Amino acid sequence: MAKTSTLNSMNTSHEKAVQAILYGQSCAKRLKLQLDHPMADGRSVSNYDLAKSIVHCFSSAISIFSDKPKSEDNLFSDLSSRDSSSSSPPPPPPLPQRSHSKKRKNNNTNSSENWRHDSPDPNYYDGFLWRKYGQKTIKQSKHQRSYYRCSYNIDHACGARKHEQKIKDNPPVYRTTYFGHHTCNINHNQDAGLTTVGDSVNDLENSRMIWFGEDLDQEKESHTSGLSVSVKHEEGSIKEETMDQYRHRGITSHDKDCQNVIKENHQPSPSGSYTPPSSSGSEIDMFDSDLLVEDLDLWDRYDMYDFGLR
DNA sequence: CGTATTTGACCACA
DNA sequence: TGTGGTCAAATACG
Repeated sequence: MAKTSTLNSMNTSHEKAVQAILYGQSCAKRLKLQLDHPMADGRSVSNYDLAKSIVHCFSSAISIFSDKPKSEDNLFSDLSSRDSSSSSPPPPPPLPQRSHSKKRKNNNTNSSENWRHDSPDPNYYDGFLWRKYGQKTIKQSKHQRSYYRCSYNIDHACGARKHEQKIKDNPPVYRTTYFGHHTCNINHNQDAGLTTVGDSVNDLENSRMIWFGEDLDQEKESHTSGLSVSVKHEEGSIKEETMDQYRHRGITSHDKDCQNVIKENHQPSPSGSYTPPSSSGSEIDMFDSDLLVEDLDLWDRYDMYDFGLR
């Protein structure tokens, strides 16, 4: 429906993929330059953000090149209420979980189901700490659904919740559906620079990072059947890698104080100043640094590949 | 021993 | 009335 009209207003998929790759290349070159000259001034973007952007650009390109239209695997199911709406009011805060009764919330309404994320990794780290409060066998699915709420549910009266359910066996795909929003204002992503989904309140920018510039209407047409598992798998491995970095730094997702540790270990910059260990610069070396995009306007130009780095 | 997870029961909604 | 969401006691874990 809106697919064609949206596509008309955008470049073709091929062009978008090319743009993604080119932009990733630019980021890689920029990263190389920054690594070559770590003491140079004028670094508006951290190395890690650059690396993150590179990964997503290529993931985006792969996704575009994949045979299926991008499904909601790494996107949100209810984008219309969130899309580009700095003007639209944030969703109303969820009701406190601790009502006197076991009242069921209206989770089935589109307005309360904020977004979903599919991942091949059941331990997918989205930057927030969650506490499991239930597990249920779902009639429609052979897999059980796990219920989580924000670990700061009590401390900060945070009403964010999520459901996690395995929706596909081979390859495994785990769908996480998020409800409500974080009022705890604790998003480890900001410090970790993780390429994950974020708070539904003030992480609209974060959420953009996995839109990949695809038209959103297209998302609504394709559903769970069209998972770009290969792409997601790559992302999952990357996230695991990122988590390993945390673990190496003595931070685990189960550490309730980890956000404090992170904040202490990192600069307060939202984009994060943490530079991951450069495992190998070999790939970067293939780029010619004289092609490096110095003009930051290009970042704006490729804003659709902005994954929440700014 | 404190905290997180599990699990059966309870409850509301369709 | 069936299903799914939540509670809270029991259990597991570090």
